[in-house]
Amino acid sequence: MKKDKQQTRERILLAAQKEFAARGYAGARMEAIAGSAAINKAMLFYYFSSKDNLYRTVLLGVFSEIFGEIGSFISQSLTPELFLEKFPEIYIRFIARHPDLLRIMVFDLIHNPENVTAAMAQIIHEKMSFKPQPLLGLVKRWHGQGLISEADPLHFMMNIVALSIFSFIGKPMVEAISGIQVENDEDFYHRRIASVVNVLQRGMLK
Amino acid sequence: MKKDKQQTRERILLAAQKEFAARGYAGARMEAIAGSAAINKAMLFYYFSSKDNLYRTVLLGVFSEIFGEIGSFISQSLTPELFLEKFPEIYIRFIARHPDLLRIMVFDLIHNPENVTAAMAQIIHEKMSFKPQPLLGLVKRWHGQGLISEADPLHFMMNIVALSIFSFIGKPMVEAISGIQVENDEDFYHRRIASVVNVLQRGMLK
DNA sequence: TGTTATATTAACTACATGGTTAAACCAATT
DNA sequence: AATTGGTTTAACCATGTAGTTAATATAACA
Repeated sequence: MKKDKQQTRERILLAAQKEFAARGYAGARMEAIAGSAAINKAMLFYYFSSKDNLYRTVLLGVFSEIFGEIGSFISQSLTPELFLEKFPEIYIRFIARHPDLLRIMVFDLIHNPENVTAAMAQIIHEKMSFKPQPLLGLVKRWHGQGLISEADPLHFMMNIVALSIFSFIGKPMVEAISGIQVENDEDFYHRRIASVVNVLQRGMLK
Repeated sequence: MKKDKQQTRERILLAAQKEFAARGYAGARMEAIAGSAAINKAMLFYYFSSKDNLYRTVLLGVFSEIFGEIGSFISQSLTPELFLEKFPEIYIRFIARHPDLLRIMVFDLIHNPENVTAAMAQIIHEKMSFKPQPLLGLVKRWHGQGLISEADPLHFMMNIVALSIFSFIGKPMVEAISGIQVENDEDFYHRRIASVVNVLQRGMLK
C-alpha cells in the first residue's frame, strides 16, 4: 500500500516531466499528465496540491539527476586532460538518454532564471551530490600550476558546458541550415563528442 | 494612412515579440500584446488572423534579423583567424542588444524544431541575406588548405555558435552555481568574448 | 456633401483549463 | 461487523482566453 503510493507518485512525476518538457510550463496540461500517468486528474492535486508545486518538484528532480551524475564523476581525482576528455562525453551521453531534462532546464534558464537559481541553491544546500566550490577551486589550482590557459574557472566551465549542451539545442538548427538530416543519432553524438573534446583540449590545455 | 497602418503593424509585432519572448508561445496572451501595443485586441486578429499566424510572422522576423546581420558579415573576404575572432563578437553583441530574439529562437529550437526548420527554409529561400552553402564551402576549403583542424564544416560552425549563444543561456546558471552575480554586463560580455575567441582560435586553427 | 472602403471598438461567445467537492471505495484495526 | 483512515473517482465550478460580431468612427473620394 505504501509502496503503491510511492509508485503512483513516481508515475505522476515521470508523466509530468514528459509533459513539461514537451510543452513548457504554460503549455503543459494537468489532464494530459493525469491521462499519461493513468490516474484521475484530482489525484494530481491530491499528491501535489497545484500545478506550480508539481512543476517545482519535477524541476528539483531534474537538477538532482543532472548534478548527481556530474558530482560522482568530479569526485574522482582528475587531471585537466582527463577532465576535458571525459566531461563532455558523460554530459552528452547523459542528455542523449534524458533529453527531457535538458528541455526543462533550458526552458527555465530562458524564461524563469530565478526558478533555476532557487532550485539549484536548494540542491546544493540539501543534497551532498554536487558542490561547485571545490570544483572551481580545482580549476583555479590547475591554472596556478600552468596546466590550463583559461584563468577564470567560470569561463572554463562555461566553455565546456556550452559545447556539450549545444549538441542538442543546435541539432535541429544545423539540420535546417545545412539541409542535411542527421541519419544516425549514435553516429552524430560520437562525432560531436570527438569535435568538442578536440576543441577543448587544444583550446584550453597548455 | 497607409503609413499609420504600417506603423501599427510594426507596433504589434514588437509587442508580440516581447510577449512571446517573455512567456513562450503557450504562455503569451493576446490581450497582453494588445495592451502593450496600445490597441484593441480585435485589431490583432484584424491584422494577423490568429495567434499562430502572428507568432509565425514574429518568428520569421527574428530569423530575418539574425541571419541578416550574419550574412552581411560573412560576405566579406575572410581568413579563418579573422572569422574566429569577429564572428563571436558580432554574434554575442547582437544578442546582447536583442535578447528577445534568442529567447524565441531557443524556445522553438527545443519545443518545435519543425517551426525553426520551416522558418529557416523560407528565409533562405526568399531573402538573399544569408546563404549557408557558400559558407560551408568556404570552411571546407579552409580545411583543404590545412588552415583549420576541424574537417566537418557543420561541427566547425556548431562549435562557434555554441560558445557564443551559451553566453546568454548559461549566465543565470553560472551565477547560480558559483553564487557570484555578474556585476557589470558589459564587463561580462567583454571577458566572455575574449575567452570564446581564445578557445576557438587555439582549438581550431592550425 | 454623400458614399464607400477601411480602421477601430465594446461586448460577446465558446471552450479549455486549473482546481474543488462530495461521495464512494478499500484496507487495516477494533 | 463496525469503525476509521487513507485513496480514488465523476461531476462540477470559476475563470481565463482565443477568436467573433455587429456597430461605429474615420479618411478618401466622387
